[in-house]
Amino acid sequence: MEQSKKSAITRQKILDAAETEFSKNGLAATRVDTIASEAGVNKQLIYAHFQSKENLYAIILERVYGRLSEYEKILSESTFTGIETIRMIILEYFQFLMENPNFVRLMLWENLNNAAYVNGVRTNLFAGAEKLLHQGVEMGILRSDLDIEQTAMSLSMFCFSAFSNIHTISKLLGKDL
Amino acid sequence: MEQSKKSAITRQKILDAAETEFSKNGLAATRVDTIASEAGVNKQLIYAHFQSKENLYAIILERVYGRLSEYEKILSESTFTGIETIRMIILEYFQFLMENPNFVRLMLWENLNNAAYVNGVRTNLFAGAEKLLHQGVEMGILRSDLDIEQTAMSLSMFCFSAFSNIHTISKLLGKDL
DNA sequence: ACAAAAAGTAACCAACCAGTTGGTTTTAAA
DNA sequence: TTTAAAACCAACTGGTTGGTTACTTTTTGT
Repeated sequence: MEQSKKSAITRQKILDAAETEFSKNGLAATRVDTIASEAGVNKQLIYAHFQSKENLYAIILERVYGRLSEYEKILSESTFTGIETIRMIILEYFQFLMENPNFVRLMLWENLNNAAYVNGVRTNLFAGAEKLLHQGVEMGILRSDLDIEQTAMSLSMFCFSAFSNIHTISKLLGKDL
Repeated sequence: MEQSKKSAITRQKILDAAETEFSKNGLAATRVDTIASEAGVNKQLIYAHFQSKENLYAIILERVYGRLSEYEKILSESTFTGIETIRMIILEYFQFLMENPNFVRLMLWENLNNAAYVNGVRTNLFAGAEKLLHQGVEMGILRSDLDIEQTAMSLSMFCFSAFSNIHTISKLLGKDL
């Protein structure tokens, strides 16, 4: 195999292993040696490709947050046609969160670290949701005194929270969710 | 001052510093030396009093989770008198979470660590909420087909989520919440 | 006053870990 | 086939960290 292709594969293996490890343990508790051995790659290659652990972490964050863009596209391309539109965007968001557990965990880690590395990552997630709600109000289907920003945030928080605290809640309840 | 009292004060200083540090950084990233210097106490005293970092962490968890008991008491001593009862228990829970940021953060850390140390900590938080919802249904004020367990969980999750992801959400929105 | 016990401390240790070094092997072009 | 560049690797380094040890000081019962 040619070098550049091999190198790209190595890079990919490192990224995959790093995503798993950072999601599992967070930045502080993740070991570079573990990423290396999980990726089946020498540790030095991690530094050759990504300079530092923190830089690798930042790249992983961008990569995982970037997966939102597909969902954002759905939002921005939708038009409000009735209450079923709200149901649809919630369902889509639920599905996104279910299919991307690493996104949920990395967001939680980031939150506990005061979102230190989220800088630079931007989304038009809320913009899309707010646009749809706006249309709903103008069509007279949603209440005119609706606080759109509040509602968009509540919706997103509610979906997210369904995935974010399953462990503690299930332990506290003594039930398996 | 007598020994036992001095010792008790030292113990307290360690516990206070440990709670701050563990809430701030989680178990893995918290340094025993930092706890010691924050408490103004020699590191060895931490080991004399608490044997190990992990044991100290478990004790802090119990201590902080234990603060829920006052809120649980409010729930268990309440009787459903109408929709304002629901409003009251939500308000009380909000207030509890607002006054106990360490509780929120420790719960989040625990969740990300698969709630490894919550074992043994039990609450009758949900039992209390479910009791009240039950009364509401029997009084005919709440819908009879209400899924009580679901509702109790949704309520608690919603309150909790308002406090749990402020950092990431505010960064993603570009707004200060 | 005095001995035993408990409180407190500084210096140390072994394990760990992010990052480096100095080198060998593989690839691609001339 | 030679050569330069890139891929790859084992071993090391320097700083950190959880935990220990050997010692001094303070308190308490007699």
